Amino acid sequence: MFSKSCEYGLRAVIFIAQQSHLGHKASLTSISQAVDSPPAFTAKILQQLVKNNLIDSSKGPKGGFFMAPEAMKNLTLEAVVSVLDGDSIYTNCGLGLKQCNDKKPCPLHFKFVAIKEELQAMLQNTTLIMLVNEMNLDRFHLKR
Amino acid sequence: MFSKSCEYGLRAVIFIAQQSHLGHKASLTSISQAVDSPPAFTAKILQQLVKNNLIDSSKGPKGGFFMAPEAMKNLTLEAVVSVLDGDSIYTNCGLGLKQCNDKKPCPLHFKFVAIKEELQAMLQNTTLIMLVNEMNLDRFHLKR
DNA sequence: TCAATAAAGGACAATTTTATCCTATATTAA
DNA sequence: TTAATATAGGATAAAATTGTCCTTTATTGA
Repeated sequence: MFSKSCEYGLRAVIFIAQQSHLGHKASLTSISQAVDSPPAFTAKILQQLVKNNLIDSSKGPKGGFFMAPEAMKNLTLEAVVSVLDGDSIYTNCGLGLKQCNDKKPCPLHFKFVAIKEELQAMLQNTTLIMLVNEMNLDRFHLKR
Repeated sequence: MFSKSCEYGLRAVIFIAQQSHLGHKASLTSISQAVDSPPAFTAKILQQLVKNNLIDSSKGPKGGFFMAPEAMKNLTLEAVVSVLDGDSIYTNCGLGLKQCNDKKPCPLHFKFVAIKEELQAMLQNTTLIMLVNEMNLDRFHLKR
């Protein structure tokens, strides 16, 4: 469904949000341990998110990745997916055709559209702060 | 969403069903032209489908791939996806965790379950004969 | 029976995705 | 100001997926 990069990115962002909510910055090391992802690879992914202003970072001792409280309210999963995987999940044809749309559809086009719209809506309607609040119920995990 | 193999396989199967409905066998050449897929690669995919008895084939001149009318009524897209991609689309965690289930869920588990079940239901409820009949309205295409 | 046609399948090649390594640069605290 | 810590980013490497090539085997029709 998502690329590995996107999976790691989503897990990392959720962890960073958790930590930011507690007033902590998250170092690369702590992130890749918490979400069980390869550190160097995770670094690249986080760099992309920083460059696109989805999250913040600071260098040096006591540095790390973090999010401002406001950012957490506004940042959706959809934004993360969009940066890391583009919008191909929503727009690409389920059968892999390059030209597939309402005018010139593949046989499954309309069936897929419904499902993809639901996925997109779910990602758009889920903000990081929502997840952080739900996670306080802590039945949830991000690792393995 | 699906692997390339699965995309080609689905397109090929739909074309074979169309042709079988018209009483024709579909040669590898005709299939890969009709659905715009690499012939040798498509051959491998079709071999898998034959081996799993989703479609039939015959060798020699006038040979090719085909489906019995009954098979067409029973064969679902889900069966094709299952052979080519396994059930990972339905069962895998959206965040890539190996252990993610109702008991020990990732933060997005329940949101994803709903969407994946819908996808699975759609594939299970769509038989090849249904597609062939709809395709007679011929606004639909399988190529490019 | 022979030639042509077509699928079966093993070996291998290219491409894309995933992942690592290493150096540079910035920042903090002592 | 220096040592330690941490992100940034280029160059490579490994693994998985996608795709090709070539030989074998089966079947049909003349």
